Amino acid sequence: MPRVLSDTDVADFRERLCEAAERLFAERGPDAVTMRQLAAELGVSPMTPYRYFEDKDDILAAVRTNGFNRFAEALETARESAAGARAIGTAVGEAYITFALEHPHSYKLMFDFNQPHVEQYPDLVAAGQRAQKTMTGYIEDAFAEGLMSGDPMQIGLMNWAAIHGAVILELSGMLPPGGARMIYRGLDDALIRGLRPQD
Amino acid sequence: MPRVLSDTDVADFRERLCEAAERLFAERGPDAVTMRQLAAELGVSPMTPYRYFEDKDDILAAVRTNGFNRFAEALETARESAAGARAIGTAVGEAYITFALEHPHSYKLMFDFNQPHVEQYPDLVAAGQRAQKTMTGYIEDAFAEGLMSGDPMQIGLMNWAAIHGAVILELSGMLPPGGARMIYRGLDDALIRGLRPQD
DNA sequence: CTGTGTAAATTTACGTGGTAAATTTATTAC
DNA sequence: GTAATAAATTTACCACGTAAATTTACACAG
Repeated sequence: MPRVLSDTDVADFRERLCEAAERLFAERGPDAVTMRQLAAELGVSPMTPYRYFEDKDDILAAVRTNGFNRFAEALETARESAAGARAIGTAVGEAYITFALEHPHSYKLMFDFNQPHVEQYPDLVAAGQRAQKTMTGYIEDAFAEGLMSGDPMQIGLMNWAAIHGAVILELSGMLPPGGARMIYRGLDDALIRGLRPQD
Repeated sequence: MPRVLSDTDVADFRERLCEAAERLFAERGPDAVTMRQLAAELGVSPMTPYRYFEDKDDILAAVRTNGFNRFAEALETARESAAGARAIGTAVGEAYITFALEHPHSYKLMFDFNQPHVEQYPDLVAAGQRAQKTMTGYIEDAFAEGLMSGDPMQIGLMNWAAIHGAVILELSGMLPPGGARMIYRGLDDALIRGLRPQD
């Protein structure tokens, strides 16, 4: 009987390969990274990764999944670190932009809307939904405190659109460095004012 | 002495190839389109396009440049068709969303922030700046009428980020059809209120 | 300890894509 | 008509993703 890979063996290899892929994808973009390079990075032969991943797309999906999960963690941490709807809103927004600008490559990969057949990677979909839920969920706190009026879902999406739009403008080079944060702060202020109940 | 291609010959070929590329890119995404297919589409041999374009990236850059220019034209037309800052704002915003939803593939290509080495295509950069200028310029009209207070440039970018974010939410399938327009109208209303001078 | 079966890993091989280099075609000035 | 030469085509090469064939090395039986 031959040696059989334990679950942790598999998990270890997958993790090491994801780390390498993340680094190389960030340096050169996913298309410019070859399976042969990835294998060489781990000191194995070119076909070995195929024991652990379906194909290259599967590796990309795993990297994006990790990105979404780390992103969601950063947002959740920010949300827990603050008290009061307004402070939470600020903290989450700042954490969002910080993550996006500190990990631009991950962020770009995660939100690359040209990535095809996302739906066939359930883990990726789940991680994306986790991030989305964290992003919109805290808005409900603001309603609980009577800070805003309207449809919470719609306002959550408005807020999300505003942050994402600001970040993407910066990442596609249409804003000076740091511009996204400035733009978002302006949007946030104006929205808070514009959405006050009494108007 | 041999036949020499006139400027219009070259321009014609480039234009026909861009048309084909745009169509095929939209159908299958740029990575899935090969140089050989593009050449076949024009009825020429695989290497002929290389007389007219540097390489495949150059073709993609040309397609994106065309997209930005048509986009800018659509916005400029909308701007000219309306009178009064508020009406212009509405017209441009609606035209923006209409363009993005009617040409989702162009829009995705144009704003695909994973596209590398943009800076080495001056025409592409110029077309992007033209779109940006149109997008932010009309905000100045609103200031001229005393509709808003603050930094026009910043507010123009805020508005752009809001529209872009809403569009992208819809294009990545996170909104029902028509959702972008709804989200943007909500954002626009709230911003107009939140940015009123007297506050 | 040794032989054996088998999962894992490697090596080999194939089809496709971008594009460089070599070759052919076609046009025009003489 | 013929020579010169830009344009177009053909041929060829290398890199890539990955399928298939082959080799390796470990767990167990005896």
